[in-house]
Amino acid sequence: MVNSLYICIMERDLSTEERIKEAAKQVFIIKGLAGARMQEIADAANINKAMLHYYFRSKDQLFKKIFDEVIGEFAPKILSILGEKRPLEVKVKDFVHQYLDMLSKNPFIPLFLISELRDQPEHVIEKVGIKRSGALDHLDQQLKTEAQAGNIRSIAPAHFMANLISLSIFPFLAKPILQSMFQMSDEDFSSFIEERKVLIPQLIMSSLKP
Amino acid sequence: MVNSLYICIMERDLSTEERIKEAAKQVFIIKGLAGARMQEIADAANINKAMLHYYFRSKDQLFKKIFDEVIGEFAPKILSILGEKRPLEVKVKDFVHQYLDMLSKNPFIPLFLISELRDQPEHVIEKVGIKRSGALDHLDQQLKTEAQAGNIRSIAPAHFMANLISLSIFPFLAKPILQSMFQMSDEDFSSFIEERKVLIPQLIMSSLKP
DNA sequence: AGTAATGTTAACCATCTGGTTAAACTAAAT
DNA sequence: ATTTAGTTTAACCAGATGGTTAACATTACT
Repeated sequence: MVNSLYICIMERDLSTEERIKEAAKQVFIIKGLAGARMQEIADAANINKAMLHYYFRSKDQLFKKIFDEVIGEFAPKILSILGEKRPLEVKVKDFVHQYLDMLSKNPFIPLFLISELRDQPEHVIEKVGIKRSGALDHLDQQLKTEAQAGNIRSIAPAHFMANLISLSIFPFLAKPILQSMFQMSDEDFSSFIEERKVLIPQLIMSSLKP
Repeated sequence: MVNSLYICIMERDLSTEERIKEAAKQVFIIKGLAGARMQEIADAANINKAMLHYYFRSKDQLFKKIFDEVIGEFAPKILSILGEKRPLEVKVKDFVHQYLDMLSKNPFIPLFLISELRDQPEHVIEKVGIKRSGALDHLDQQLKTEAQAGNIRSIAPAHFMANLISLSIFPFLAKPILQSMFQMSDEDFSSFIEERKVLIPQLIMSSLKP
């Protein structure tokens, strides 16, 4: 049976390989590697199941391709903004703003990445590890010099990053819990995220005041 | 084949039902519902696979039992501390301290809960929703009166909670990424968490300064 | 002791699932 | 038109998986 959730997006003008990748991305992101079924992906792509194996030898290889693609367009965006040579406060605001926007459009990505982190940590480490090198050097330097100049309190880059990312990503992971805890509708949650675009930079910057 | 990871914990003096639950908890927490195999749970509990179905009719029912138990001993701990009638700063410190301790001992719990949130949101909503009612009333009141008294900046309880929980939980979810990003060993990560016990309350409280 | 209820085991089953195969279709190249 | 390479399909397969059954063992009850 064709799953009506997916086919709507499966435009016919895409190449078969592209259709498979789009379908696989949707299914994997929502169900995870273990939970996804090849048949479901085939249905979503509106093709025969054998085609999956024709284009991507195995489920694992298909998943790896999707995973790499997703992480490949996700991780760099995190780091590029913070690596730029602009004032700290501007970068923080920009980061939070862009990041929350992206997450609003792709709310399942964080869980997807983190879930598979559980089973394939080496794989992710390898992927993210490469991207990191150098990208944060300027931030490290910036935090150090600003602290030495007495403009901000001294903070380890790891904590700075952990705070920023935690505050931005986690609400999306815990969305259902937050919604139930504070009786938010989906619209309420959107407003909640909008508020956080202002709130998180305030929080981060105020904590850096010397 | 018996999985050597699990059996060490399966003491013989536990009742069969308890052994199953302990084993299932371990396997489910690490592999998730879809990734866990009944045979693996049986091996970990050192019993016949049929016993699983004798004590808990199906995989889903077994999972539900485990899930409810885990969430049942996890969620209340979050809320009880913050619901107490003590000064805000004391509660925040206490919460972060106890929470990070618990997470250090059970680092897989957050991913477990959040992963299955994806497939069974209603179930969690129901579970958490009940616990919530009333538990946070005092905190709501406290945030409001303190703000009116001019002691703290005004903040919505949802944001306050989101900040606190995000900062505490997320680093455990992203542990492998953080470790790779900042080249932390496991010991480094433990120190990192220890530092956060001080850092998070500072961060939260400094952001509340009027 | 005898019997009923409960606990345990091994063998079995239906279905699902990832993956394969060989034949058929298509379209470009000769 | 024939060949050739790439693409698509339907049927099939072996192993895994959740779940069942019926016989056997143990404990509790009378």
